[in-house]
Amino acid sequence: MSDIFSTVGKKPSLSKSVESQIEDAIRVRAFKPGDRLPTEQEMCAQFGVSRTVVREAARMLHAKGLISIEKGRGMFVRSVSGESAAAPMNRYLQMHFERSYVMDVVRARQILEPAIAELAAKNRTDDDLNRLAADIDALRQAEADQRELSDLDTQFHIDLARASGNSLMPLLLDPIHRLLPEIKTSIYAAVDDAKESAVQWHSEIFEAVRSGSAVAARAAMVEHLKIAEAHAERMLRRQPKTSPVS
Amino acid sequence: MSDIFSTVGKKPSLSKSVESQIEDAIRVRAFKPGDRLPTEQEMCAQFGVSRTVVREAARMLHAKGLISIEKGRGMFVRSVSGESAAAPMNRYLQMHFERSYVMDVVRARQILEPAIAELAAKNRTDDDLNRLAADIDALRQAEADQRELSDLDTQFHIDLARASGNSLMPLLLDPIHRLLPEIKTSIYAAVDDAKESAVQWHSEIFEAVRSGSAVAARAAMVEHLKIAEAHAERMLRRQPKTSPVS
DNA sequence: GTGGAAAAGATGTCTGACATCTTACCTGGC
DNA sequence: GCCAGGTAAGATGTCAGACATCTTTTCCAC
Repeated sequence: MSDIFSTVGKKPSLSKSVESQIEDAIRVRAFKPGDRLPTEQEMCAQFGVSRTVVREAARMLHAKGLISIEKGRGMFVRSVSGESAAAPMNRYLQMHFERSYVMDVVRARQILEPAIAELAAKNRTDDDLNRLAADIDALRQAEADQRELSDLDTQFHIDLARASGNSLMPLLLDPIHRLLPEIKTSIYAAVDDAKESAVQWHSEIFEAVRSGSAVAARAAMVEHLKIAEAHAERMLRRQPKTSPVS
Repeated sequence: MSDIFSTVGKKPSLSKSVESQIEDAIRVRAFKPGDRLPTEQEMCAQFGVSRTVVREAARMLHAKGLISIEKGRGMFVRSVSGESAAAPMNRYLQMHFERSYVMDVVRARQILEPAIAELAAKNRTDDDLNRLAADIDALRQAEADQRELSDLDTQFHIDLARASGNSLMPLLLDPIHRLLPEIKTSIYAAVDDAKESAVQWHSEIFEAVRSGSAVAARAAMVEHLKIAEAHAERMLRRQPKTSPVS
C-alpha cells in the first residue's frame, strides 16, 4: 500500500532498509528458525551503518515477531507460528468488535466449517484420522476446567481444517476459534451437556470423515453448528450485558 | 511458572516498558487516531529515559502498525486497520506456503465469497452500494499497470465482504486477497480479457446485491469464481515454475 | 501582499562510553 | 583428576552529545 508512495518521493530510512534486508534473508531461509543472527557489530560492518540503525531495525523485527532478542546472548530467528500470526488479528478484533460479534463468529463458522468437513472427508490422511481420534478421546476423558474443555474442543476443529488438505483453512479458522476464548468457556459453563454434545457430534463428523462420505460429513457439521448457535444464543440470554473487561 | 520467579527473573527492558505504556495510552483512547504523540524529547522528559529508549519504543509501535513516524513532523496514532492486523498473517502465509497455495487460495474464495455475496444481498446499506459502484467504475476506467488493476479488483471483493454485515468477513478475506499480489497481476498479464471479465461479473454481482436477490448474487459469484479458477489454471500452465524472486 | 530565504523544531544517523547479562574459561582447592 | 567459584570476554541495554535532513513557520525584502 504505502510501498507505491515510498518509491515516489520518499526515501526509505536506513533502519527500514536494513530491516527489509534482514527480513528478506529470513524469508528466503538464509537464516532458519532458531538460528542466531550476526551480532550488532557484525551487522554494522556488513551494512556499513551505525549501531543505532541496526538496533532499531532489530527492534522492528522483534515487534513483528520475526526475531527474539536476548540480552547478553544475541538475536534469534523465531519460528513464526500460526498462532502468533493470528495474535494481532485477535487484538484488532477485541478492540473493534461490538457485542454482535458473537453471532458473527457463529455465522462465520457456519460458512467455513461445513466446507471444511466436506474437504476433509475427501482428503484426510491416516495421520489426520489419528489426530482427530485423539482429540475426541481427550475431550471425552477431560473433566477439567472449562477453559481446557474449550481448548480441546477447538483443537478438533483446527485439526479437521488441517485434514481438509487446503493449507489456508487452519489459518482462517484459527482466529475465529481463538476469538475471545472466554466466550467458549462461558458456553461450557452455561450449558450443562455441552461437552457430551460436542463429543457426540465430533464423533459423528469423525466417522463420516473416516468413511470418506463428504455429504455425511457436511451434514453432521451443519447440525453440530446449529446446536452451537443455539448454545451461543442461550449463553447470550443469560449474560445480556457482557462488558469488555480488558 | 511461579509468580515469584517471574517478578524476580524477568526485568522488562526500558524500551519495552515505555512501549507498553504508550500502547496502553493508545488503547484506552488517551490518544485518538490521527493525534500527534508528544515529541521524542517530551517523552524523554516524561519517562525519564534517554532518546534511544523512546526511539526504540516508537520503532516497535511503528512495526506493530499502531503509529506512523514522519520525519520532520512527528509521530501519529494510526487507526488500526484490518489490513495491518492481517499483515502478520500474510507474512506467515508467504513464508509457509508451497506452490500449491495458488489453487488453495482459489478454493478458499469459492467457499467464502458465495456466502458473502448472499449476505451482502440481504444486508447491504446504501453506503455499501455507493462504494461498490465506485469500485466497478474505477476498474472499468483503469488502464494502468497490472498491479493497479489487481488492487482495484481486490477492493470490490473487500467492500462486498464489508457489505455482508458480518464484521469478520472483510478480515478473513483480506489475507486471502493480498496473498502474493503478484499472482493476481500475473493473471492480469496472462489473460487478455481479464479486466473485461471482472467488470462484467462485478456488475452482475452488484445488480443482484442491489436488488436484494441473495440467490442471484450467490450464483453470479459462483460463476465469477469459476472463471477466476480457469484464469489461475491458465496462468499456472504458462509459468509452470514460478520461483520466488529475490 | 506575495515570494523566498532563514530559523525553528522534528525525526534520522553517527559516535563513544558505560551498564548489565550470559557464557566460557581458567584457576584454585579438594 | 574433578569440581566450584571467580573472572574475563562478548553480547545486548542505556546514556549523552553532536550533526544531518526534512517540515513548518516566521519574517524580511520586493
